[in-house]
Amino acid sequence: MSEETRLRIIEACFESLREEGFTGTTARSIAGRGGFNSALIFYYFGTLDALLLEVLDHSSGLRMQRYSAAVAQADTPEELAQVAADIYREDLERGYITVFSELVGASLARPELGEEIVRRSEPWIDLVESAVRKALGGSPLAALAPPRDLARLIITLYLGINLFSRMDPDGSGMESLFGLAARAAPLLSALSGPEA
Amino acid sequence: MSEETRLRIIEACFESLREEGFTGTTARSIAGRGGFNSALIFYYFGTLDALLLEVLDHSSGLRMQRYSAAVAQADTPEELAQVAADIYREDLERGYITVFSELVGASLARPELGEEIVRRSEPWIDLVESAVRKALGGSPLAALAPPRDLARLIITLYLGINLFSRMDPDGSGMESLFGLAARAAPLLSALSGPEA
Amino acid sequence: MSEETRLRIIEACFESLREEGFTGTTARSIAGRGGFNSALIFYYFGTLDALLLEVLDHSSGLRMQRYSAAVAQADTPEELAQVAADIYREDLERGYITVFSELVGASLARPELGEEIVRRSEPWIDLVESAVRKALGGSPLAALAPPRDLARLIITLYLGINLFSRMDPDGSGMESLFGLAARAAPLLSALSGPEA
Amino acid sequence: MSEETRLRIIEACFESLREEGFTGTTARSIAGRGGFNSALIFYYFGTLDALLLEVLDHSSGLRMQRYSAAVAQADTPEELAQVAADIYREDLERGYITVFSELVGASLARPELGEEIVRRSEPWIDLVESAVRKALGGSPLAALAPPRDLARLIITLYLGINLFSRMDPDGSGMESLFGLAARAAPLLSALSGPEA
DNA sequence: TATGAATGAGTTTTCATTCAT
DNA sequence: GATGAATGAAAACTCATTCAT
Repeated sequence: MSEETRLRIIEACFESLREEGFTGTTARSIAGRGGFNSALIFYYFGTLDALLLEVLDHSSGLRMQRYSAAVAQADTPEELAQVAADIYREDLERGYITVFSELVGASLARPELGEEIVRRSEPWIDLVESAVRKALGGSPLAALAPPRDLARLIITLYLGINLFSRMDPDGSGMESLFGLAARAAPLLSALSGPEA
Repeated sequence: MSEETRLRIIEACFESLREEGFTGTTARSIAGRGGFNSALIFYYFGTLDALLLEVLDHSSGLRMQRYSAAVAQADTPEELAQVAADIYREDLERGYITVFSELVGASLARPELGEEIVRRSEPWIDLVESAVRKALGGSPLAALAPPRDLARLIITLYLGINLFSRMDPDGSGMESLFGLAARAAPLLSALSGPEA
Repeated sequence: MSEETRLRIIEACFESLREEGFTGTTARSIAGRGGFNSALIFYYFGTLDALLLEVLDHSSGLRMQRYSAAVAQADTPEELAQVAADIYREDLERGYITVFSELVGASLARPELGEEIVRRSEPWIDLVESAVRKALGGSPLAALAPPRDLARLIITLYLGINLFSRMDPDGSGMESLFGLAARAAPLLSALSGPEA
Repeated sequence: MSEETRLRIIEACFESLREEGFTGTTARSIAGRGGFNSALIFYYFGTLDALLLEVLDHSSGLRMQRYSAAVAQADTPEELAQVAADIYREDLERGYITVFSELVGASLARPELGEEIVRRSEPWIDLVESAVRKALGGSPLAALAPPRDLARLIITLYLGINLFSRMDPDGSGMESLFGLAARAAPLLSALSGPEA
């Protein structure tokens, strides 16, 4: 099994998920995109579901690294908001959000897949929670909105954004969302008190 | 064409979308649920896609009425937050959210469907915008966060919630989100000044 | 579901089993033989395995009737041997033996199928046993060779004949087997004593 | 071409035939069992069919030696019956019967294979015929039942036993067949006259 | 000598859709 | 108005076989 081919298949599948959605992602669509025989998918991954999970792991791994580093470097709420907006935008553009939420969306149709996807989503909630905790610092907001809950809110938004973006083809709506976040951050900062 | 039969088909399709998702919603699954022959679907609606849009129109119409009335009656941000939470919960329970976002999610795979769905979503953004406008009143927040943008944010959350709920099978995460909203409302209220 | 089409499919499957064996019996081979679309098989029977069992039931039913009547009418061992030879020959010619033993043979490859086939074979052992009992009457042979065991011997032969016949394309070997049986019967008759 | 590897492949194929039947015997199943790459099969034997014939030749050769020697040593019908029963049991246990009749059974589906199998079966009929001739000696039975015919009968039984054993999972039926043979032998012996 | 990679043709099965009645 | 029968196209997956190394 050449690692190169593995990657080629994973990438072709990613592209198919991004551009044709879960329902449109068939062995044939993947193979067509990657320029290989569709039997190759089964030779490498056994099942389409298995490939789908590998795609998730692959992109999750890449993004998790990026996120963790960025979160570690950002210190003030403003910086965090900026970092979040940057990565959101990048993820949306490259299709990570689409692919992730296509897979989450697929869990209704394929319960076995769903279970695995849930398991793979846990670390993301953890990561966001720690970022939130950092952003809130000693702010009184932390009492009002427990970081774990805010983390859920943010993940929900992240998932919603993909769907929303389809209802907003020119992206202008999206930009206004980021603008909103940018303007909200200093407010948080102020609430967190002088030393934050 | 009996209107009664039309409705029977629409309702069977709604149930199928809710319980089996977009991928699991086939002519056969719909017919099975409704206890009629699957050819009936094509006799009444021509294509499956057309039926899906009718389902959307039907439930959209019902919910729009409910929302509009509720929004009209609520005056303070607290009341609006309460109303929003109530309807969210009701929609989630009855599956309106699921069905709506299954259809939005499917639009990637079926572009023709997608276009129609976008068109049908516009009035929702309008409705939410007017609710937001009402909630913010003369509050300084309105300057910070234009109501149209907040409306988009809320729609995004609405869409995200369906996906999120699949990653949160016992619903505990959902409840914490509503709690968060309930605690945030009075804050808004306060910010809006004494007269709001 | 038209009964006529059901039969057409069953018969096409029977022919395919007879002429191409279990391994050669695919949805396509059946449909080709019957002149219908292969999806029709699944429309009527759901699975190929289910069709296979229907084929077995169908031909088993037909043959069981024929056998039972013939056994009931035959009284002496000579007559029974004659009846057995006649039916054997007919079964072999029409392919009943082939189809039955193809299906029995398939049970290694498809255990679930195998179980059902075993269940459907029981009545045959019973029928043969009762014929043997009748043939032996009070003969001392009955003590030497319990009827149930002889029944098994005969079923084994029945199953073996199909395989053997493939190693004996011109059928001359088969005829010699029947001749042997014909000559053995009077011997049995004599052993059974004057009154049998 | 190392003879050792040839044997390894042949044995892996034999095992696969025995345990998974003809249909379950694929290049992959053979390679998996033998712990080698499936391309090796084609490197050594060209086609899967060719390997199957080699398997037949190999096990036929081994068994033929064993049978010939055993038949040569046995003198009375009782001894021959004992020898036959012993070898039957051994063959059944080790799977020779299964493999042989799986291959014979497959000949319907693959005519080219079938022809070769027939050719390879001839010597078996000869061997059994000579054993029968020896057992009958000058007995009057020999006139009634020509040894060549009895040989065919016995081969038919041998082939049938494999199928029958699938309908008799606990093997109790098989044992009763052997018991029957054991009790029949002395009878033959008696019929053959005092000097046999 | 041996193998990992790759594939075309084939398998069972599902599905939206049509059509005669 | 309603349906049972039928089908072509496509789904996931398997398999014998080839080929470069």
